[in-house]
Formats: sequence, structure tokens, C-alpha cells
Amino acid sequence: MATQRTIAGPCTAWPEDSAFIREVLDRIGDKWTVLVVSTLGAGPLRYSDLQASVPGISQRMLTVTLKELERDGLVTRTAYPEVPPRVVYELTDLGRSLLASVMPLAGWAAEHHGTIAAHRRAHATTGVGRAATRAG
Amino acid sequence: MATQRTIAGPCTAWPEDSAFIREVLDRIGDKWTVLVVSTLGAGPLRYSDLQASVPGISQRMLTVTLKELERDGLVTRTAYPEVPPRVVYELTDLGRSLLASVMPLAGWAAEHHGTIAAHRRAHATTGVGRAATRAG
DNA sequence: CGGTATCCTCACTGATACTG
DNA sequence: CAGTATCAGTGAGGATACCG
Repeated sequence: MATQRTIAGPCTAWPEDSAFIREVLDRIGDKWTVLVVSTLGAGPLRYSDLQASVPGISQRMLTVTLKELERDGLVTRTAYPEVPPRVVYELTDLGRSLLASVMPLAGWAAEHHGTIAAHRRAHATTGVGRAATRAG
Repeated sequence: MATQRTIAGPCTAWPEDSAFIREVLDRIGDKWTVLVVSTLGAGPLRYSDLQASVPGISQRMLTVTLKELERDGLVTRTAYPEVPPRVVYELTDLGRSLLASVMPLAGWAAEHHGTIAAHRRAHATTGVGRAATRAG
């Protein structure tokens, strides 16, 4: 193989979208977005059902996450002006496409879970880095 | 009884790997992992070249990221005991497979960048959410 | 050159309380 | 029911200084 001297890296691969890609990665890396999106992947849900479906989420984070998603056009918000207020959230096509793009990653994670766990143990066993758990 | 129906969220979709999936998502969501991995995707690089290839990264974060990656078996570290020390990092097959799984997501981001940006503008224009910036 | 150790900041997150 | 407002804790990440 030719000696590749072009260091360049990711910036070369992603001309100027890199900032936006980081943004998306940040989003999917945040604690709730993927959970909420995948939950909505099963179908439209109202606020309270959503909160029930994503066990640990707080009202604040659900609201914040939902607003981000709506703002980006990944979910739609439909409020019915009824007496007990009812608001339904639903994935848009864009949202579904994101979900579809994230799924493979979840698949990768599930598939290689064992391999990685094993490597971690091996890494610890062979004492590659440090064996010391904590310097006293 | 419809008191509490099974919403069937993400937990249903991902039986028990969900914790690990979150872990992977956290990892790829962190600021540097994907940048480093994708940079190494072009070929092996030594520490300093890596730092040069990922502009904003600090020594600390490069080291931390690299250690995480090595620990998980995503990259290999090869140190040559020469006079000016030389350490080369390279993606393993596992690392390459992660990169291959992340790429589509980057592709998704690049593809829908415009759509999302447009939606954000529309969202702002139509004033969907809020008019009041601060409660006064 | 290739790290390691330490301090510091501040953005993300959660708990709580209140409103329409 | 569906949010909004506010306060406080945590820890990822950056700057700096030093070692092998």
C-alpha cells in the first residue's frame, strides 16, 4: 500500500457537514433522544404515556427532548383543545428515517457486546494498562 | 383493563442489551471518539499525527479516548522503544466495523442537514413554540 | 515524543414547585 | 393533563504543568 501521508482524517471525509454531524451525534448521544424516538417508533403517544414508557425520564427532560425533536422536524406535536388537555406526539418521516439509521448501530452494539466485554476482561487480565484500581 | 397498557417502548425492542446500547450511544455521542475512530479509518497514525488530525482535541482527551478505545478492543496501540518514542494507533476489525456502522448515521446527518435546518427556520418563522422569550 | 496529574468550568440533568 | 420556572449536583472536557 502506498504510504498515506494525508493525515486529514474526518475533516476530509466530511467537508463541512462535520459540525452538523457532531450535532447529530451529540443528539443521539444524549440520554433521552434515542429512547424517546424509538418509543415513538411504535406509534403516536401522548405526553403522559410517553413519560410512562420511558421510565427514568423527568417531566423537564421529556419536554426539552420533545421540543428539540419538534423543532428539528423529527416529531409532530398535536394538541387537542379538550377539557383534560391531550397532546399527542408522533414521529415524522424524518424521525422515522433517523430511527432507521440508528437501529443498525444498536444492532452493532448488541452484536459485539460480548466481544467488547471479553476484550475488557482480557485487557484487565493481561494488565495491559494498569492493574492498580486506585492509587491509595 | 386499560388503566395502564403496555406502551411497549424501547425496552421491549431491546430486551436487555439496552444498557449496553446506551453505553455505545454515549461513546459515539462523546465529543471525540467518532472523530478519532474515523481519522484512524484512513490508516494507522501515531499519537502526534492523530492530535494534528483532530484539531481541537487536547492531549488529555486524546489519551483518554485512545485508552477507552484500546480497552474496548477498537484500536491497537503499538509502541516502538526507539529514541524519540514512537507510538502508533490502528483500528482493529472491531473498530472498523464500528466505523462502518456509524458512517450511515453520518450519511443521514449530511443528507438531511438541509431539511432539518429548513425546519428550524420554519419553526422559528411560524413562531410555533413561543413568543415570549422570558417571563416578565 | 508521548504521555500523566491536577485544577477548574459550565452545560446537562434531575428534583421540586407552580400554572393554564 | 401538560407543561413551565428555578435551583442545585455532577462530571465530561479544557488548560496547564510536569515526567519518562
